[in-house]
Amino acid sequence: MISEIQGNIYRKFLEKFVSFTDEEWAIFLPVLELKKLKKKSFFMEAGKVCQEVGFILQGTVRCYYVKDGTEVTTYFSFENELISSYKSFLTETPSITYVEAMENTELIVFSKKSLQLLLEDSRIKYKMERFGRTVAEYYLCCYDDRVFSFVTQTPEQRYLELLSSRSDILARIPQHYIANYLGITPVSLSRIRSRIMKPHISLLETLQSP
Amino acid sequence: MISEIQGNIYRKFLEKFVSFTDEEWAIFLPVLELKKLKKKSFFMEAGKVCQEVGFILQGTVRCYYVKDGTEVTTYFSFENELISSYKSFLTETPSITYVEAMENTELIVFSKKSLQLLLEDSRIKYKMERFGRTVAEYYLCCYDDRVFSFVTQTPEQRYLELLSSRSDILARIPQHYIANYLGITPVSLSRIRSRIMKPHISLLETLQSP
DNA sequence: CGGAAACGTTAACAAAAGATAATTAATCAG
DNA sequence: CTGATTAATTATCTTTTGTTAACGTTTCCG
Repeated sequence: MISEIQGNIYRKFLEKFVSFTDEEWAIFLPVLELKKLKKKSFFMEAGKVCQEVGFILQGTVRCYYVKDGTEVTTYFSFENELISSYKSFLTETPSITYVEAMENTELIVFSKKSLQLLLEDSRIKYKMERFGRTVAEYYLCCYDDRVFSFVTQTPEQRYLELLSSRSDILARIPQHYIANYLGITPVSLSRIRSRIMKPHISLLETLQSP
Repeated sequence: MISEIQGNIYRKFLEKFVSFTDEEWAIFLPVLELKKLKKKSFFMEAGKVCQEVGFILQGTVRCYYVKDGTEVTTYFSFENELISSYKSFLTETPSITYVEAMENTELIVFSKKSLQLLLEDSRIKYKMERFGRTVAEYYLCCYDDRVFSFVTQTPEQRYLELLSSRSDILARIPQHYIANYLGITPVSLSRIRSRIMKPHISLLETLQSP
């Protein structure tokens, strides 16, 4: 059960994708649940089939994959963003990624079961299809950008672009996770950063030299 | 106007995503058009807004981006696959990629305008939403895999995986396009290939040596 | 508060990738 | 068929990245 305030935040967010009428919202709202995750607890674990899509009211979440015993972070999400192990959720196959709260996190979740019920509820099925379509299209475009950056840019260029487009991410996320996200090692990202800084320092030195 | 045979091929393909009733198909079919592309001609050019989604009846198509005057291939598609500049099509923004026929290609196209009309046609709108949703979900999963491979694998591992999962691609596509697709240079791919081959050769040498 | 763990930086070396160019192989068009 | 493009390989050199390890810093937790 979620509060009216929480529901309204979610409803406003969903406007980006689809508008629910009051009647539709009255059907949709009751299937939503509030979920609280303590820092470092899981929204989703590898090997399980993801049954939910979450909407982050508060907190930060990261997706990662365990490769040879070490974690490789693939994504992060913040307040007012959806989170899921999409492929697992959509295809009902075991997830290969973990989804973990990086801080105490509050989510509105809506389950696969609820989605399936609503997709068969004649009062709202059309709107749910549209909802699913627009959300999937949105994430498709996000993925498209990301693939494009891997194919056409160097790690340094990807970092600079992240720096200019999502400095909020850089500010809140440990650097070694960023490195994973960019497809490089933490050591390499550290070098990229010092490479980028160098020109500024030498400029300062020039100004200071006699 | 497309033939019944062509329409049935498309209809069967679309079953992967959604089943049309005969009545629905009777509405859908007339909006489809046949398009023939000569080798090296464009399905889509950078700078334009993509107005169509194509289904390849015959031929091969590649997506590429022009960076500093050179082409960088990002994707290819074959018979029985959909093709579009998805982000441009979905967001109605200018495409940054070209989509070009690699051989003489025959497509069934369906236009944004037709889609919009059918999305407002009460007889079929529900099915069209579902169609859009399932197609977007499908491609979302494809992109998810591709991003995952960039984050967690080396170029060599990506090549080996492509080799085992899509050898049809490797057989039909010039190698320097494959290199682009993997996010590396053609020279680098050539080295990866020789690296992979080496062990076999030295095995042969071992067998031949006295 | 203090020890342990986690982070970011730096260094040293090995491995791989990019850039360029030369050579060979394959393909295409006349 | 053949000359001309285009593609793929190989070589050389430079740059970047990966790997491992050391070091100082910060953060966390008992």
